[in-house]
Amino acid sequence: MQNEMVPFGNVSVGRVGDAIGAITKHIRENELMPGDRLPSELALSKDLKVSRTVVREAFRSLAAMRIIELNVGKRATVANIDHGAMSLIIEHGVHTEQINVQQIYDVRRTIETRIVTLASIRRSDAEAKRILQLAAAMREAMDDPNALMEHDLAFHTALAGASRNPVFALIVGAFQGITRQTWPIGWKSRTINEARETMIATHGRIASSVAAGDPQQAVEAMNVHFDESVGALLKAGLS
Amino acid sequence: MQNEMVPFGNVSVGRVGDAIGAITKHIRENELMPGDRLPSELALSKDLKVSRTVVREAFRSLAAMRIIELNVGKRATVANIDHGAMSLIIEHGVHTEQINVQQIYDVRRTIETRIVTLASIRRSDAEAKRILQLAAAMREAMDDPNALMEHDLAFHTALAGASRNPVFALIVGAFQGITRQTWPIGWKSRTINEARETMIATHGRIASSVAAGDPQQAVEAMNVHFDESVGALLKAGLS
DNA sequence: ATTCCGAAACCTGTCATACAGGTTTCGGAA
DNA sequence: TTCCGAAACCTGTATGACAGGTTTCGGAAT
Repeated sequence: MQNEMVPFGNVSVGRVGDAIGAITKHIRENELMPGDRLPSELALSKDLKVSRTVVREAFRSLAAMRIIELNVGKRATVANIDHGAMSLIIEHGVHTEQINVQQIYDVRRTIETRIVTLASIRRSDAEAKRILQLAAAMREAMDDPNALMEHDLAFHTALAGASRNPVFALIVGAFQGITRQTWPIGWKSRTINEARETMIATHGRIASSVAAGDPQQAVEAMNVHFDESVGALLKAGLS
Repeated sequence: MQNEMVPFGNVSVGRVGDAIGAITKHIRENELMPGDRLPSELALSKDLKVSRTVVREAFRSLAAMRIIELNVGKRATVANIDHGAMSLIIEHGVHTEQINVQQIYDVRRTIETRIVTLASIRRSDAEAKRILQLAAAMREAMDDPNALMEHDLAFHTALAGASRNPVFALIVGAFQGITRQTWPIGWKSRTINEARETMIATHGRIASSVAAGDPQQAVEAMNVHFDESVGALLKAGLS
């Protein structure tokens, strides 16, 4: 008694899976772009010859992956790509011990060193300005861990954006959820003030390197950042 | 009239979003692991004081992200992490022109050069054997593009597995869906037989480098591989 | 002819109920 | 103690209903 290999995983068995496929196909064949409206639930249920229940569950599935967007009263629309679902997937992996935090940091290091290389070359002046501002904002928020964390996240998001590759931005975003849960651990483990100062300074160095258009220095600073971060988490006993 | 910022995106507004949150919370607070069973729809609908409809739509959302698994007649269970949802998200991004194929190749190159470095160091003998076998299978399938493609995908999956970091494997898997759609384009653009031969040979070099435990050579071969692949796609006019 | 407005038509979110299968449980028979 | 079958439980799908929110469209006012 073995599982069949089917598209959409188990989701595909049954009418809901078929409906998901049909809706996806509809989007592609009509080349719908983000913002474009999908047929109503009733129309689809007639087309596919299934109940509105089935169409709704298919819509929910697609909405969970942020492939479409649901709005009460309005028609469903094609959605902009978004890291929300991926963030939840990663969090689930960590909470169920299928992924550990160190592994995430290794991936982040890999991705983000490439990001700063690209950002150093491609960043617009406005992006450089924003990155520098966020680094400065981190220093100013040294006494407010929550605000500091948000600036930190925004900093890495801004770098990813400056890489001009939405896939990098997507992946960085995917780690935001779990980072929000582990960041305070790393911060608390930096008991002496010097370690905290160093962390802020490293972000400053990354920012100025990117702003200066110096990829090598940016990569080096990013590596220092990750060495510090992983060290801080290890010190806190996070496997 | 601006959108509120809420967890789960638009999904969160309304009872279904609340239910998703409650179920997720239930999984975490009870430290449920993959395979563990969740409460029945009826039980949850009573707990949360919502209709079974709402619970079902919440279940579907979580199942779409492969956080849980649905089985007819059986209770829903906590799922193993899986790239299926991420694959669909990426495909959606490409089809809606929010991501282009070159951007994906840049990310893949970044990830996979790190993967071969790790794989060269960490691969077990069994993994090395399988990687070599897949490279050999590619050569044998030179006249059957479909089989060749599947061996190619399996090859990269095997490398990712040998990195011993499930997050790398997850990301590589996330690109499989779209790769299946673009791979034939690259293959067809390799019009002269020499280009095809070269591609196979490069995979062989990657495999033997990893098997030999030579990270530098593996990285170099992987870079050659991506240079070739991107070149082939550009030649085919893929932006 | 154009603009504006409100009612009608349409749509989504949620609930209740029903029923066809598939699965688990549990007590009694062997 | 083991095994089996019926009962209890569960999920998948369909139907009907109704409370709001949204879009459409025709007529009134300009």
